[in-house]
Order: sequence, then C-alpha cells, then structure tokens
Amino acid sequence: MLDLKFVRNNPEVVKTALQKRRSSISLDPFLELDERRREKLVKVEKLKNKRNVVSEEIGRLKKVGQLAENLVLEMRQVSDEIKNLDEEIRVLDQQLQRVLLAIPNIPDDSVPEGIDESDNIELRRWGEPRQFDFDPKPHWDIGETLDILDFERGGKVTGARFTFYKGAGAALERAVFNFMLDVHTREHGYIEIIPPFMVNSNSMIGTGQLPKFAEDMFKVENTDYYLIPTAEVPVTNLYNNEILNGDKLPIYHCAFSACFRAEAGAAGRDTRGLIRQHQFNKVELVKFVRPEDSFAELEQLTLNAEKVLQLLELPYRVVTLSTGDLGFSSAKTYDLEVWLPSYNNYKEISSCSNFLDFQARRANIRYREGKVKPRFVHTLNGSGLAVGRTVAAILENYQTDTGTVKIPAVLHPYMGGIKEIN
RNA sequence: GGAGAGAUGGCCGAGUAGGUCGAAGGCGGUCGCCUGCUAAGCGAUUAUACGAGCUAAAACUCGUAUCCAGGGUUCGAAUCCCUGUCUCUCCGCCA
Repeated sequence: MLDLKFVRNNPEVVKTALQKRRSSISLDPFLELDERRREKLVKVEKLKNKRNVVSEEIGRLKKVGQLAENLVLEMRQVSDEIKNLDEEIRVLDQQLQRVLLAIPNIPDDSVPEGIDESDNIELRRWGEPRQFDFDPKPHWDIGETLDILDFERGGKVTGARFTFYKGAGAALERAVFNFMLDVHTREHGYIEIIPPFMVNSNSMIGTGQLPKFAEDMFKVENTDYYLIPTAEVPVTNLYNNEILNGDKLPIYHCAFSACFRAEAGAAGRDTRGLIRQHQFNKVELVKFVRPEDSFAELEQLTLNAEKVLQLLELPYRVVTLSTGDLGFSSAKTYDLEVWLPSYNNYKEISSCSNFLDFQARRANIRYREGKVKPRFVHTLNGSGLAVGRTVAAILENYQTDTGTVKIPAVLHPYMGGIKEIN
C-alpha cells in the first residue's frame, strides 16, 4: 500500500506509475474521498474537544454539589452529532482504504517500461543449454517411464494438477529442498523457518494477495484461513504489527513450504507435468532490511537464488520484468528462468522482488533506530527455488539416451549415494 | 469439545462504588551531572496514528483517538454491559 499522504501530495507521480503498469485504476475518486474525509474529521474533532472540556466541567460541578442539567442536555445533543459524523467518517475511511489497497506499487525508475513479458529485458545468462544427440523427452514422460511421478493417480485421488512423487522421485524432491535449505542457511546466512501452511485474511492483505486476488487462492471453508500460495505470506507477516529493534536488521529468513494456487485463468497453460500444479513445494527467501539498503539486497538475494542453479549446473538466464509484467506489490523484480528442453526455452523458476515499504505498510512492520520515529522496513523475497520445477529441470537436463537420469553431483550426499535413477 | 482465569505503554506491574488516567511505580533506553577506571549515585527525558496550524521539509504547537478487537450504556468508561479473538489452568479427545 502506498502512503496516503504521498498519494495526496503526489497524485501525478502515482498516475504516471499506473499508466506504466497499464492499470485502469483512476485516482480521482481517491482524491475526492480523502478531501471529504478530512473535512468531516476537522468538524468532529472540534465537537469532541468541546465534549471533553464540558464533561470535565460537569464532573467538577457535581463534585461541589451543583447540578448541571442544562450542560448535560447540551452535551447529549453534541454526542448525537458526533455519533453521526463518526459513522460518516467510518464509511469514508472504508472506501478510502479499499481504493488504497487496490493501488499497485510504483515501479522503480530502473524498471523497463513495457506491456507484458515480451518486454522483459534479459540481463545475463549462465551455462550452455545441452546439445542432445538423441530426442530428449519431456519430464512427464521421463517421470512416468521411470515410475517416479504419477500424474494419473494424482488426478484420480484429488484432481487435475495434483501429482504423486514415488520412490526415487520422492527422494529427489526431498533431496532438492534439503540441499537448497542447506545452501541458504549455511552459505548465505538465512535463518530457517517452517511456517504455517494456512494464514488468516489479515496476513493475505499484508503481503498484497488480498483483497484483489482472492480467486487465485484456496480458502478453507467456514474459516478465515487460506492455504498459502507461497511461504512469503506467513514469513513476511511473521513481524506484522511489530516495531523491530534496528540492530536486528537486516533479517534473512529462508522457508520451506508447500504452496497452493488455484491457478484461476491458467486453463490450457502448462497442462502437463510439474510446471503448473495446484500444490508444489518451494524454498522461499525473505528479507527485512533498512530502506537505504533494499536495492543492494535485491541484487544479493538474486545471486543467492542463482547460486542454487549454478551448483546444480542447470543453465539459466536472469530477466528484469517490465512494468507490464511486474507483480502488484513489487517495485522491481528479477526472474530466474531455467533451461527446459521440453519447452525448448527458458522457464521461470524464481522471482526475486523488492517491495520497498509497500508490504511493510500494509502489514505494519516497522523498526526503530536511535531516537527517531519508527520507520517502515523494506521487504524482499525470492524463490530459492521452486522445488517441483527444479526437479523437472533436473529430469530433463540430466536425462540419458537410455532413459535414465543422472543425479547432479551436489545432490549425491542427499540421495544416499544414488548417482542415477533407472 | 466442557469448566474456570486473564488480556494495561519496549518489558514488569498498579489502577473496579465511572470523572482532571495516555495512564502510579519499577526495569530497560536516551541525554546530562558526578566519578582516577569500573560499579554505584543524582537529575531530566522516554508511545503510536491521524488531523489542523506553521514550514522548502522537518522540528514545533494545538487537537482527536488508542489500556486485546468491535458494539452498547452515559454529559463522561481502562473502569459498567454485550459479542468476538487470543493466552493460561483443569477435564475430555487426539498425532
């Protein structure tokens, strides 16, 4: 959420940002609401002041045994007026809040302007896509042939876009996220978290999934709980409504979780394999940092995620998302895209974003340093990495002409010494 | 699921026959004094949000709100009533 005062004082800046994002939101209702609200506020506060002063006076009079009927009667009227005004303000507040929560973050100046993902800018590449001297198979074929992935029965037991991992497949999945967690905790200084896989609606508002994107999530019936679409939600909200001690910053967390996405509107896209599931595992990186450091922290975070791909020796590239492809809460995002032979292309496997104080303001996460007023922290997060897509990339990139799959060297210790799935 | 107790400032903890309580006291923090050093001691200060005024912006001044949340009673509520949430204890159930 943007700062109310900032929007009030810089409407042109916000309007320009909305245009860059190709957003259709209009700011005018907001400005008008804001003005009306302040008008009423001044009025009601004057009345409240009067009530406070006179009530005190009544107390004093009663103490010395005097009646103050006329004052009481007058105040009864004033209180009624206050009640009405308060109600009007409450409604205005609500409307204002609704508009404010629907305004996306302002893209950073370094973000390329564009309409959609085709305007994303490639920053760098790592590794060379392997040249196959046979016809490489997609991972869903490999998985079924080796009997390590069962899409059929996933569909039977639950529904489309749910999968069973089996035998070496399950072991590989587990090896991959254990490896990722070890890299980030031991080499990159992240503190590990295992969060709740459900959160309440307040937390969903805090990170920006609600109120706009309710249809993308699974809600638990008869409760206020949602299945998390990413560990970003519980982990970022870990410190909501708190004032952190400045000497605790920066805070780095990495978290393993299952992620649940309704994938509304994704019908027909990535229908086969592990790429787009309703449930998948992910290791997430989350940072809470001082505002002045956040862009440097974004670079570092991205490198931390890249490191995993490098260690697994999977070719990838890094792209900067254009304003048209940028997520709602993000001011700047780098996507890591891994090489997938079945797509004959690079496919997103991590998304690393700087949210500035956008989430911190929604979730009310502040820090205090010295005697100055508390400030909002900046939050960042990135996948480090999506586990299912990593497994898919390993199966495809490490397949052999005999139909087996070699295990990347760094995973051998995590696979009990198994070097090849056959 | 049943019964009971509780929720006050960064922390601990007063405050229930409603009235000057944003809230005693302690701890912690900050600044200053004192001190050969350390420790101790002395003094002061120490919540947040919103709005108005003044500002280039702050600072500042004033106002309003906030004693878990939301309603209610009342001229006036941390204090009374209702609802909800959470925590703790006991019982039941359970991985």
